[in-house]
Amino acid sequence: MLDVAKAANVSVATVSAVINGSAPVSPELRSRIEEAIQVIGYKRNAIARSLKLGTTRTVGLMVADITNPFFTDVVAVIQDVLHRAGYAVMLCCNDEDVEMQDEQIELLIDRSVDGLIIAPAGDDETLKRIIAGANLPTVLIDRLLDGIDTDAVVLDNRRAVHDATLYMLGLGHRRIGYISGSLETSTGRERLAGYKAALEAAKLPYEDDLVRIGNFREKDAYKATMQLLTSTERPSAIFSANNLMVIGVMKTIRDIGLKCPEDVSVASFDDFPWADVFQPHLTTIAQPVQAIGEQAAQLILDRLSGKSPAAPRRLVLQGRLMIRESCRPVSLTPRAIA
Amino acid sequence: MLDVAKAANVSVATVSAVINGSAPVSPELRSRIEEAIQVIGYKRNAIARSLKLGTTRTVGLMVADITNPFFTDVVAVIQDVLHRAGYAVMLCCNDEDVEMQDEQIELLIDRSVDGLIIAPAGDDETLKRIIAGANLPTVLIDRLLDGIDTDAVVLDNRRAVHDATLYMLGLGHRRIGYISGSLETSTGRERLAGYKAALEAAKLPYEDDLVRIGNFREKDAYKATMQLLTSTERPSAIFSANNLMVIGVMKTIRDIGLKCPEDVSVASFDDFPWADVFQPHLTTIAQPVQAIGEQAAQLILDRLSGKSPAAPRRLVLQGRLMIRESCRPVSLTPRAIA
DNA sequence: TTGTACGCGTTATCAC
DNA sequence: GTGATAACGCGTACAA
Repeated sequence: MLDVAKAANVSVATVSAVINGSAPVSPELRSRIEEAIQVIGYKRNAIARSLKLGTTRTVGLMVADITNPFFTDVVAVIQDVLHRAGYAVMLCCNDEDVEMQDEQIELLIDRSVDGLIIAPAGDDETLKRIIAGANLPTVLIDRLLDGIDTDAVVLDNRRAVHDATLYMLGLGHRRIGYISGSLETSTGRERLAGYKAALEAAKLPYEDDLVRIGNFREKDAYKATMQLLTSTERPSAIFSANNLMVIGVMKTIRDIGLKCPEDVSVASFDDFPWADVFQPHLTTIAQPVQAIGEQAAQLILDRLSGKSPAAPRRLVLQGRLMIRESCRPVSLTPRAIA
Repeated sequence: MLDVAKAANVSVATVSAVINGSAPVSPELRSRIEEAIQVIGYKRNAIARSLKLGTTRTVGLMVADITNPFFTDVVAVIQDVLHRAGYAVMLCCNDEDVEMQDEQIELLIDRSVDGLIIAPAGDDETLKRIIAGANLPTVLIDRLLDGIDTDAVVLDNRRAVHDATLYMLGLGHRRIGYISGSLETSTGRERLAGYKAALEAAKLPYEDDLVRIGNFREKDAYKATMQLLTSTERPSAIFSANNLMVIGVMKTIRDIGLKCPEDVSVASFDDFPWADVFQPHLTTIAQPVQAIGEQAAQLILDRLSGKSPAAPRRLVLQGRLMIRESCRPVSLTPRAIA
C-alpha cells in the first residue's frame, strides 16, 4: 500500500480511502490511485486488516462426520450462502470423536473465526466450556447441546420417528427393532423418544431387547442388527436412526440370508438420492437439507451483522416420511424362526 | 501478552520466549510467567502472529462438488491429516461452476492461505492465471490443468476405463453407450480416451452416436441416457464416467421401463459403500480415496515445510474394477428394439 | 480533501 | 538471561 501511495504520489490514507470508499476522494486522485493499484498489482492484506479490524470474515464449521451425505449436503449449502456473503468457511470434521472435536474447536477459535456453526459429536462438558468461553456467535445444527442456549436449527426428530414408527405399526408390525444413534447426542435421544412415544400410543410395551446402539456408524449398526436378527424372537421390522446405519442393517440382512422386505421390513432416518432407483426402494424420513443449511447460514449472518434479536432463535423443521417399498404388511412376512 | 508481562513483571520479549521456547529462560521467570498466563487466561493471537510471520498455517481446499461422495471422502482424509499437522483447512466448493471457482480461489488467496489443494471444475484460463500469479504451494487432485505444472495426485483414468470397457466387451457387448463427464476436465478427457482405446484394441469403430456428455451431474446424465436408450439402435450396455451420473442412468432405465442388467448392462466410475447391498449390485471402478487424500495432504505438507524437491511430483494411482452384477453377457440380453 | 502518526499483538534483533 | 524496540500492513483519529 505504501508502494501504491508512492507511485501515485499520495499518502496511504488516501489510498485506503479509495479502496474502502470510506472517505470522499477527488476524481483525479482516485483514478491515479486506481491506476497505480493496477500497475503494482496491489492486493490488500487481509491479515493486517483482520488485526486492525478484529474480524476475519471467516466462520468455523464443525460437523461430526462429513462423510455422512446429510452433513455433506448441509455443508455445501452453508458454504455457498456464506461465500456469497463474502465469508470464508473453515471446515473441521472429527469423525464423531469427542476429543478430536475439542481440539478442532480450539483450532477454529485460535484462528479467530467470527462465528461458529456446529453439529456436535457429543454432549461433552469440555466442548461446552470452550464454546461458552469463546463468546462467539454460534449456531448449532442438527444436534443440540444441553445447557447451551444459542441460535439453532434442528429437526423435529421426535415427531418424525414417531410418525415413521406409527406407519410400521399400522402395517401390523409388533416387534420393531430400533438401531439407535449415540445417546450422547440430542438426535440420538429424541429419535429414540419418538419410537417410544409411538409404542406407547399403540399401547405396546417398550422392550429393551429390541433397541440396540449403533452410534450412527455402519459398522456398529451391523453388529447391532446382527444381535437383533439372531435373537430368539426376531423382529419383523427394523428402524435405523440414520443413513449410514441403514447400510449396516442391510448388510446384516444380506449376510444372514434374509430378504428385505420379504423377511424383514426396514425404514430409516435420512433420505438418499438413489433411494428410489436401487432395490429395495428404501422407506425413509427425508430431511430438508437445503432449508437447514440456508437457515443456519442466515442465522449466523444475522448474528454477525448484529441484526439478530438478543434472545437465541431456535428453528425446528419437519421431516417427511417417504413411503417406498422396504416395509410391507406383517401378514406378508413369514413368522420369525425361533 | 502485554498484560501477562506486566502481571509477571517481565518484558513481552520474555513472555514470547516462554511461549515459543525460542530462547532460554530461567526457571523462576518461566514459572512466574506460566502462572500469569493461567490467571489472565491469555491466548496468543494467531492473526498478529500471522502478520509477523507471514504464515497462517491454513490451506485452502477447493473441490468442484463436495456433494460427490468421492470428493467428500477425499476432503475428509485431507482435513484429518492436515489437522494433525496443525493446519486448518478452508473449504470451497463451486458446484462445478467455473466462474464461482475463480471467485473462490481469489477468496482463498486473499485470506493468505499457505497452500492450495484443488480439484478444478474446468480448465479455465483465468483460474490458471490466478494460480500461477499466486505463486503458492499447490497440489492438484483428481483433475489436472493443462500447462500448470505442480504437485498432483491423480488416477490412471485412461487405464481404468480401458479395462472396464474391455470387461464389457469381453461379455460380448458391441454397442456400449458412454456417458461422459465434462471434456473441460482432464478426467473427462482421459476416461473417454480409455473407452476409445479399448474399442480400438477390440478393432471396433468409435461411434459418436454412442457417447453423450453428462457433465458429471445426475440430471445431465439422465437426459443423455434417455437419448441413448431411445435411439434407433439401443446400446446393450452403458458406462457412466462417474458416480453421480450413474444414478441418472439408472433412473432413465427405470423410467423407460427397462431393467438392469436384464435389458441393459451398466458399469460406472467410482464405487459406493452400498454397492453390494442394494440391487442391482453395481459393477464399478473403485478409487483409492484414502490414499489420494493422504498423498495430497502429504504433498502439500512437504512443500510447506520446504522438504520437497524443486521439481513437481506427480503421483498416479490405479483404480480397481469391482465386478458385481450389473453387467451380464450380451447373449442373455434381449435384442434392442428398433 | 489530504497527510501524519499511532496502534492492533506478535516476534526477531540487538543491546545489556 | 533479559529487556527495549522495530517491524509486519492496515485503518483511522486528528491535524493541516
